[in-house]
Amino acid sequence: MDRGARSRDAILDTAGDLMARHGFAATSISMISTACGLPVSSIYWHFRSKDGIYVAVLERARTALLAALPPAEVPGADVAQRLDTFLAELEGAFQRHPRGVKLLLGLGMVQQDASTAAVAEVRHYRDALVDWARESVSSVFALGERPQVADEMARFTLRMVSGTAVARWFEPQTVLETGPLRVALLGLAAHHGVTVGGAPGEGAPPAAS
Amino acid sequence: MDRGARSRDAILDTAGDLMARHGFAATSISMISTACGLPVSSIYWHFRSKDGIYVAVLERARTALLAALPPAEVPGADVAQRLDTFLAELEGAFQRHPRGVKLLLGLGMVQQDASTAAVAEVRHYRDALVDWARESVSSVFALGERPQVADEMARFTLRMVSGTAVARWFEPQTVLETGPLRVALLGLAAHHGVTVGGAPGEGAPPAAS
DNA sequence: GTCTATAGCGGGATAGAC
DNA sequence: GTCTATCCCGCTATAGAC
Repeated sequence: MDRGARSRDAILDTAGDLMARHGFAATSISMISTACGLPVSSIYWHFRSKDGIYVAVLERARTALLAALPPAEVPGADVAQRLDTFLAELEGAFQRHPRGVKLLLGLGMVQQDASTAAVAEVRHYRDALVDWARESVSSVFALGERPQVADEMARFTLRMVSGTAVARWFEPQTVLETGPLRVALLGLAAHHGVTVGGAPGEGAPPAAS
Repeated sequence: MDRGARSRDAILDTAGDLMARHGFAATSISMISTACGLPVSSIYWHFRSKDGIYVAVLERARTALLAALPPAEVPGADVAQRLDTFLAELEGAFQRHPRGVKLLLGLGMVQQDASTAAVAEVRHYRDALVDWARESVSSVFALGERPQVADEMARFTLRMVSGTAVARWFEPQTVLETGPLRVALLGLAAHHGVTVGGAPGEGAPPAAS
């Protein structure tokens, strides 16, 4: 890797870190310059504007987070097994990529000010997560025939994750509580009359209402 | 009300609106001045600094939101009735006070930059919400004897609400989905062996695991 | 690709008349 | 309490040597 590419990476690393901590507007080019040791003009040479950095940071966070997420085709013989696998990997990704989600949330908030390209990238990021969640949930609960149920449960899961990400910026040691989430998802599946096979401890699915 | 107080209110209204939309850092004094029609120096006369505005805006949002929330002592003969009441009022408050939560979230994010007073006010705001949630959930499910269960369910509820608030800034028409939340909370209660009385459609509570 | 230097503007904040 | 005018600084962005 040549020096240019290494510099580019260094800038993106620092910028991503600072923006996740302070937000986009509160992060200045000179902060980034000081923190990564490269002059302001180099930053402008690599990315044409502050918005350019924003877009590149988002794109990189998205790629990294999606690569770290478990595959949407969750392996496992029955629902209980697949659900446990899914939740464990979700928790792991949440733990190992604190910046990924916070960048999306923090930067997603300032959509009103951002450029068209940046807004597009934020939506791209968010849509990728939504798709992934829907496919994963659908795979875990075998919901190929019930897309609306899959949608509802995916939304539910993602909102829980976002909410926990929010809680984490008040209390950094916050973890994703997979226990209650597991109970809730099984409850939702049962409520919709989805067959849960031998899932222990949740009783038989009652009639859907 | 004299003119001074009215001006103060007008400034706070505009500042709160702008800050909820753009975030703290991206909201400038001159933006506020232009939007509310009062000169910059009046703003500085009422609030000594930009941070002063921040604190006042947060304090006001907290007061307004807490006043709008249903009382923590939820009325109702049985769990199902109290839960329905609780969820309906929660949804209503969520719908009617979009700024309250977003201010807390958006401003809470920039804690690192903010003054001591502002950070204190953010935590105060957040703690008030946590307390309210815990007491409400405890009242709905009669959890006086099981504080840990109440804590878990309150955290769960709040995270769902925060997550939905996040979703709303991507898609403004987003509403709090009380249906799935209801199922999830009943499932959690059952999982902890909490007596749910005549709650319809959820089956008998299985043995706690 | 990286450096120094600087333009040009808008930010937060203040002075002092009224 | 509200106004006009202004200070000073840091911001985004560029120019041009190397």
